[in-house]
Amino acid sequence: VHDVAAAAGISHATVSRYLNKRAYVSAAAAAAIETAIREVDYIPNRAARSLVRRRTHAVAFIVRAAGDSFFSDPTLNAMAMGANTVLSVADHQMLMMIVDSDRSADRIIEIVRGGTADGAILAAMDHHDPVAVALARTAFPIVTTSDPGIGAAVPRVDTDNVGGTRAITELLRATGRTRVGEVRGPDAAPVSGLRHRGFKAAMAGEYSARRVVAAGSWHTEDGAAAMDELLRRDPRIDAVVAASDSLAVGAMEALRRAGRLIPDDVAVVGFDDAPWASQTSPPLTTVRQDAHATGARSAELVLRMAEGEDLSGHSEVLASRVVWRDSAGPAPSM
Amino acid sequence: VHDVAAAAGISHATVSRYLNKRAYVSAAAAAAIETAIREVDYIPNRAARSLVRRRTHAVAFIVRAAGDSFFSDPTLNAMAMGANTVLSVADHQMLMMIVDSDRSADRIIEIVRGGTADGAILAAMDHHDPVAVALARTAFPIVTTSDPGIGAAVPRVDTDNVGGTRAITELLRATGRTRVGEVRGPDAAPVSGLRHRGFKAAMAGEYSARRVVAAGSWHTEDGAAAMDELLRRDPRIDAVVAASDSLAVGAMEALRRAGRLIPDDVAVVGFDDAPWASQTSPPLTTVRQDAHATGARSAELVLRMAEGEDLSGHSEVLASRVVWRDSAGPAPSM
DNA sequence: CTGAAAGCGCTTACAG
DNA sequence: CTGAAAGCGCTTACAG
Repeated sequence: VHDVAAAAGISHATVSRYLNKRAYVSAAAAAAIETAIREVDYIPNRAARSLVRRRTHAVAFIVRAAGDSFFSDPTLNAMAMGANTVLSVADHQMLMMIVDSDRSADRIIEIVRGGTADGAILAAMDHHDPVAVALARTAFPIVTTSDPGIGAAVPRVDTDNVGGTRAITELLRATGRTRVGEVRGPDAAPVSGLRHRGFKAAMAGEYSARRVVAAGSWHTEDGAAAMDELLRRDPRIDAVVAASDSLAVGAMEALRRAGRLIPDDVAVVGFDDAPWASQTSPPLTTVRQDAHATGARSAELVLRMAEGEDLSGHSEVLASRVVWRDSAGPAPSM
Repeated sequence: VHDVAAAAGISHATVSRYLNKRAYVSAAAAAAIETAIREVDYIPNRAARSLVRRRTHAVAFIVRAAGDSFFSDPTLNAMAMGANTVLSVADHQMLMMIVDSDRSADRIIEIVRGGTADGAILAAMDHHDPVAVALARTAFPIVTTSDPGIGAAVPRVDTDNVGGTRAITELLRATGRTRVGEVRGPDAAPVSGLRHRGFKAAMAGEYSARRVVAAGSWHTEDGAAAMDELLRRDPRIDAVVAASDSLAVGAMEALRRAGRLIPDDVAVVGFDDAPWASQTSPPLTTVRQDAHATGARSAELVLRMAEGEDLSGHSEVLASRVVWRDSAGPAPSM
């Protein structure tokens, strides 16, 4: 295509120079080039350009899709938007890729490492996710959200999962609840472990592994199933900390079916502060995290790494805060 | 990097041949190459490859994000998953890109046309969306969902927006409702026009423009505002056809605030059959569309176009069907 | 300010 | 079966 632009009179080197630095090109040449470009409807070939420049101005946003729960996750949604905004302003294109199988995992690793993007944000990875592991082994710029357990060197940014769960659990205990259970998140999700750690820390000496049941997935039904099991193990349970709002809703359903009143008999709290969390009945007490900021911050970091900065070992945690609503009864006096 | 692989003893041409056709390479050479690849942790450069091959094995999935309502749209969600699955099986990588500004629109057009992908699926475009217009002007393989009004030549696949709305409106009339209003979708969305057309057809001689109000967006609040206006224009309205489930929920809220009983005083129906549509109170009567199939089918078509097939003018409509629930009162006898 | 030339990392006929 | 060579479409020192 360049030949054609050159058909406007000048050598293609000059055209290229015009397209890039815009310096050292005479006004006459510039004008001729502009007309020619319009005429030919010229679009530079990115493959050729990035082949020599070693820069694509794109960054991958990689998501592991557990079934089709992908978009329905408001946290992921906000993260993606946050990252996209930062990248867009920096004139980089965010390329979202969904890994939904081993095959797609291999493909994505190859694509990303093969120079399709200058860096990658790994969102919603499993614990020890193959994609994360493969990318972490190389010098390719990546930043993860949460902690997929692929070594401390990989830069990460996350909301305060441990602190948030710890805070909400402590508040729950401060309202006088004594038999507090946990509907833990699915094992594959890194945040499950982090939130559990917060729960355990808050329970301190009162912690009992018997009152902890992991859900099979983030789906409501699995939250209900976990709650059923919790009730079986301890019918006198008086509070439950769920690892997500969706799980909390499931727990509420199970409790209602079992004839328990919320919050009178059992207090329920979640995590995420999903858009609909204030609409459940009763409205859900939960932990609000700023996922948009997590995404934005991740983007800033990859961009810096793509610029050559060494961020290995970098880790930052964004504050989260408890939002108290009726599902946990009256707020404790603080 | 190729030099290094060649450092395994053979010319890089042979290595390339091994990597591709895998034919005409002696067993000895193959073995040596394999070890070398592992040793060097070789990943072929995609830019270089696609530069000569003119094929990227990637297809773009372009979405216009209205604010951050992006992921929350279950239809879009399902479409993306449907497309991703088909592409993944065909060993193509889906690259999702969000257009959130004029600047990003220009960037995406350039990226896509610049050979980053072999084709593009345009989902959730505005009417006359600049991205759609720019891409339609060229020979670049694209397929749109719904009808962004960029000419009949662009292949499109869609669920039956017209027929679905027409059917649900006719059923509503069959239950005896006579003063039927419409909460139309936002003007920018192509589906708004299509669904309106279905509504109008079903109303036939009874159609009254007075009983049609367009919502400012797909958000619940705008559905409520439109319903308020509808009530102002005709307090005796006895049914309302909303262009989406989210709008229908807003309408229900407005009606409740106005002291109307649903469905006794006013019947409400939506469109989409969102996952939560059966959970509203009363459960929502709506139109179910197979967005997953729409996405899958779109993917099949771009793939064929990328293969060289000419699909201009191609258009297909996937069936949608009415799901009757309590928000519209007892089902009509058919 | 502007050409000619080399090179980015690959693939692919073309001879051997 | 395998090398040498040309070329994909661009950018970038290097001379003029």
